Amino acid sequence: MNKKITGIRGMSDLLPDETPLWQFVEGVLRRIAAGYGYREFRVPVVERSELFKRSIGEVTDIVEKEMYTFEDRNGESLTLRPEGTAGIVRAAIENGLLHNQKQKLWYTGPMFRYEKPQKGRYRQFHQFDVEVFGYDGPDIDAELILMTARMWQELGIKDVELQLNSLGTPASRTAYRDRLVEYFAAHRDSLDDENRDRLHRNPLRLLDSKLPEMQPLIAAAPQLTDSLDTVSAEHFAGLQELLTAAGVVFSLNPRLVRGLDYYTRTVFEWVTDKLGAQGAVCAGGRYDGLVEQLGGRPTPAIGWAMGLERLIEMVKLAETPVPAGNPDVYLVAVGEAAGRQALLLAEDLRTALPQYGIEVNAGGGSFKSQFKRADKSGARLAVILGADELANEQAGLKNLRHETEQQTVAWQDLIAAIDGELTTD
RNA sequence: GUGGGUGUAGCUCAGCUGGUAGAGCCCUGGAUUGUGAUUCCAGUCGUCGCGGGUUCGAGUCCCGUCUCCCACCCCA
Repeated sequence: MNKKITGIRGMSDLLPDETPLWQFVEGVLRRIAAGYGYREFRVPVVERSELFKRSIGEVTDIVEKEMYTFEDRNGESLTLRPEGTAGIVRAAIENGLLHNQKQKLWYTGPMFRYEKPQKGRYRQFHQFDVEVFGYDGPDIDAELILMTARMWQELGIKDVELQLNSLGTPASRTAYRDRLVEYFAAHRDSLDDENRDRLHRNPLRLLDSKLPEMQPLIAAAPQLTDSLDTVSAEHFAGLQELLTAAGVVFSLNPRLVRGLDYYTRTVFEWVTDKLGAQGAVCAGGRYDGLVEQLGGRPTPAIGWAMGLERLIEMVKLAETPVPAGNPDVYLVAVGEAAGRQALLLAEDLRTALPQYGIEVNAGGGSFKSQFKRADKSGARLAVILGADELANEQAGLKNLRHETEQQTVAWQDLIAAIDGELTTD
């Protein structure tokens, strides 16, 4: 035997036993997004490296040490997308979707970050994202959050909590940044090397530090909310009012700053304590300056992203019932002639009853072994074809989930009999 | 990148102080000459993560390396 080739670290295979759960979750998200009037957008997983540097920010961890960046055969620097927003903004500008238009969009797919794998954190992971362009008021901020709340409800997820903050405009954010640098610089001695480094590179991130000895310092730091400009403050108040009216419970977290540079004004996170150290299940916010920064006209924008792996874990914990994806009918056919006939019969059944899944036994086997497979397939009904049935142009019909007596049905009556049995079931 | 744990059959795991591997599940066949999910019987499945070292002898001890898990960091 040759040496095994293994998969890539942090990139997992999704086995057939797990895909029904994924399909269920993705289906709920798609349906709800479409129901709110959002349309799907699909863009490539590879973009020019420059795109992410300019949008996410040069000094963020993502850009500095987590990107899968490589040169293609032309010597161009390309990067596997570490997040989705940048590519969507690029493509929306490039295709004219933002030219005197508003857009409500969603998309889903794999993202790539070179991190050390951990619970809820992988090198290839999947997101479901929503992005909105051209809406300035807090009503759309509220709608985005209401949409996520509905998603939790339909997925059966309970242990999540909404945290809100406002980062203000770029100008008020810069003003706050300066105050913060001043404050922490005065306490320089109590910072470790890493945080001292951050002080100049990305001071807002200091507020996120989990170091226990940092906590008193952070608690006493100037609050971003106090530096907020009036327009942002009004917007933020408007959002809170709408959420309260809609019955959405939230808490204000003045230290919620987000790790990507492009966020402005509203930011929010749905967090949980059920997933180990990775608490954010869904996060997002406004990025009013990004479109312009990437070469488009000034356009207000807001979006959020859900981590599907984390979402799936939450759905598992909630034990939400998931449709199994079994066939409804399993054709048992013993003998070569019966096997041939079963294949044809099954095609007729599929044409007449497209709403049902119909699996035909393949690979032969005794009645006993074929019934075992029928049971394992999860089918509710077995259609039986042996030499006797073949000779009489009949089939046996057995309900595998109830103790009812097996029927014998003529081929021309089979469609009606199966339909009857499955609908009364 | 740093730290802790881990790796034995397809899966879940046992294997005491070194003497060339075992259980349950799964799968296959049978008990029942054409009927599953229960029961009973039988059978298949392993370069013991990989490489090196110590030893007469290594799944077991030592070193290296990789995987997976968890935490730091960071984030969805």
